[in-house]
Amino acid sequence: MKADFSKPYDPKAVEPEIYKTWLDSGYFNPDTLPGKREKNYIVYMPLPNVTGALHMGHLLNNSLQDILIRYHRMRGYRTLYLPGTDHAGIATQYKVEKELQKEGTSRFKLGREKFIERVWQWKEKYGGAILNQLKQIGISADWSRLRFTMDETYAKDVKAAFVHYFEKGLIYRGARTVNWCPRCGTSLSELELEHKEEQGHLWYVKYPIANRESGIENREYIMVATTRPETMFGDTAVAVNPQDKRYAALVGKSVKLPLTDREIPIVADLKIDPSFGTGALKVTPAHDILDFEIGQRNKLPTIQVIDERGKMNDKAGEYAGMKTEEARAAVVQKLKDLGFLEKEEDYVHNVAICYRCGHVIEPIPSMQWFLKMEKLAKNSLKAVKSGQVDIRPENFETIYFNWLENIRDWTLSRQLWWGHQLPVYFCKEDKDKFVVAEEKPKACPFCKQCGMEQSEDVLDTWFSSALWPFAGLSESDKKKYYPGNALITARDILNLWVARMVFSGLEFMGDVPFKDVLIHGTILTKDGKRMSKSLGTGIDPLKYIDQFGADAARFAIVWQANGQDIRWDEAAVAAGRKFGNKIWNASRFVLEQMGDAAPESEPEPQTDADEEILRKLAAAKKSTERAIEEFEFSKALQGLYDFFWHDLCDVYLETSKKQMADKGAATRGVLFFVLESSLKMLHPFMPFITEAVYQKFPGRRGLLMVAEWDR
RNA sequence: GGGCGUUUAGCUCAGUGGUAGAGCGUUUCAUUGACAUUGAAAAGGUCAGAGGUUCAAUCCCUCUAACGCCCACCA
Repeated sequence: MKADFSKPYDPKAVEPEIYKTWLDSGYFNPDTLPGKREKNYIVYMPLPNVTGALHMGHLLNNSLQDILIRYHRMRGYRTLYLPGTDHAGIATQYKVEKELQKEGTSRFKLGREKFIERVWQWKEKYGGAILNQLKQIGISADWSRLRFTMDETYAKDVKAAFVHYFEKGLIYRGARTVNWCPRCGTSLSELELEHKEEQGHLWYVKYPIANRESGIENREYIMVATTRPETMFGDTAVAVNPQDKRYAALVGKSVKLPLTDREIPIVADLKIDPSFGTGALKVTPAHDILDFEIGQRNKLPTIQVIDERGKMNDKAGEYAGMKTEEARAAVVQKLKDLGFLEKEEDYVHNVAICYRCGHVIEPIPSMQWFLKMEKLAKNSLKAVKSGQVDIRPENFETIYFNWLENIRDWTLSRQLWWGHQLPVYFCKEDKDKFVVAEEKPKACPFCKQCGMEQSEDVLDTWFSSALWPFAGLSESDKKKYYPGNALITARDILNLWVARMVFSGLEFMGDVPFKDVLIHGTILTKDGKRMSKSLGTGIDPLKYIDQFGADAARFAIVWQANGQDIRWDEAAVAAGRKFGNKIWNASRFVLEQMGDAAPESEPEPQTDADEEILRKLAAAKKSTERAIEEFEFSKALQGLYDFFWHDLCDVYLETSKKQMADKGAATRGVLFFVLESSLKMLHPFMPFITEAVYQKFPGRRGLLMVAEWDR
């Protein structure tokens, strides 16, 4: 490392070399750290998706984690910062599909095997790029332990987890109405939907009361309002709010479904809004998510009338084979002709569309795999309520509790190609028969002759990420490096990810995966808009690293990260660079006073100025320690900035020039001590420049990254 | 619709029951030996609005307004 003191600090020239020195030292690896270290300090990196490049959120997240790791490493802990990347199921598949689209082909033309090859190529390319970017930020993760969520060993743990849950009776298979994209041929999670306003109609349709006894309100029909009359062939009830007096007498009665011979019941359900439409809802469990839930609660049958391609099936009688839009028009006409249609209103409503292709979503029933959440959710709840896991800021606990207290069973299966295929093997002769096992059975236990066929479904990405704190570790590491200490993440995945890691850890390792969960802010643009690539508001942090250096970028993001959302202010990066320059020059001044040998003894203050700077140093150290341990990183950095720039440079350095003549030795002793201590404290925040300066200290010494915090 | 959060100097944000703070920006002055990516100093705020509690409120309570986020989404 030959940073040249005669020139201004040049991060571009110095950073790669320093990073290499760190890597070569082996100190990122907890097993090869110097000294006797008894206590662990472990951070499991939130897995970046291999979908593309890093964003400002990664810079923030990893800077904070690296501060914790570097701080604890210097304090004598056996530190592990475990890095990894996530295959990110649908997100990555979508990216690759986009790429194929540009090439004029598609995954269907390629076939599953070829397509997955393509995704692996993508993963190599972008996953690799992400890792390089993380290195440029300067994070001290143990790259020898790098994992990808589809690595073989990881996959083994994923399969084992699935089998474990199944054998425990927590996984079941069942039909459920899911959001289905007829064009993509897959179900979509709620996160994968977008909503679009559409000009539609609201039709008021009369459903005649069956077996009408005289006296019941003297009503001949109950009127429902619907935007989708074509689904009426799948109606299995009419639902009203139990508190709705208009219909109280009708609950329990039946209606005769128009255009069919079927009779369906009138049921009561709290989810019905009495003020909307007529206050009566036709319930079509097969083709509406809310209706499906009403159906579950009221034990209604499910009748599917629309198929996977978005066409009416034979349950729709004369409309079979029509597209839903055609059938809708035809059904309306028929209802009108037969006098069932009361009126038609124009109506603007939101329809769900596929976030990938924009096609309108068609809810249809499909066979999915579920994980029973009741017990597992309770474990995650208890872990936080009992204080085994601390979430901060504290108000995020409410979000966590609300989600877990209202949990539904987790739909584990996805109809995607990129991901962990379910360890479920079907009999080719009887497709209802299956085996759940980590390995494919040699022979089919049912028909005794077929070779069995693995389920084509893959697992929800979060199923594998939920196992990260231990599936990311080798068998021997599982004993050594679990559980972790702090988990730092953004609030949007508190439930999707954190809550699931907590119960997974308890389930498979018998302990929570970490003690503290720190939720940091989201990075917004200066106008308060969310930073996002798709909105074109995202900024690549490498822009700043290239221009001002990693330390300046880290400084800027940490400076602004005080807990709430951050309206990103570029000016802070320039401030970071200026501070780096200040450190550089102050260090040069101090070291120029030293000559070839550094003072070895404790500083011996002789003047008021000496006393004062040592007192302020001690105070700064104390408050830095407290702030880091309380996860108040911004406060810690600002305190150090203030101390270094003003107390040390503006005041003491100037004073030292005056007292150098007659109290040279003592002054040098104080200067050196204060500088060395300051560099240590600044190192977790601005690792490169502090290390670069430290390497210029006279005499042989090791790396600042493993220097003892207290000396 | 439900929940949460924010509103303090031109900008981005800290902060405290008792004369308001930082960074950046602005103005003035200084300057050849650590640093002009500098130093010294200054200007700039009825701490969103209204009401309440209190000897005292930017800080506690209520309401209002604007903005942001999350969840549920309306047949």
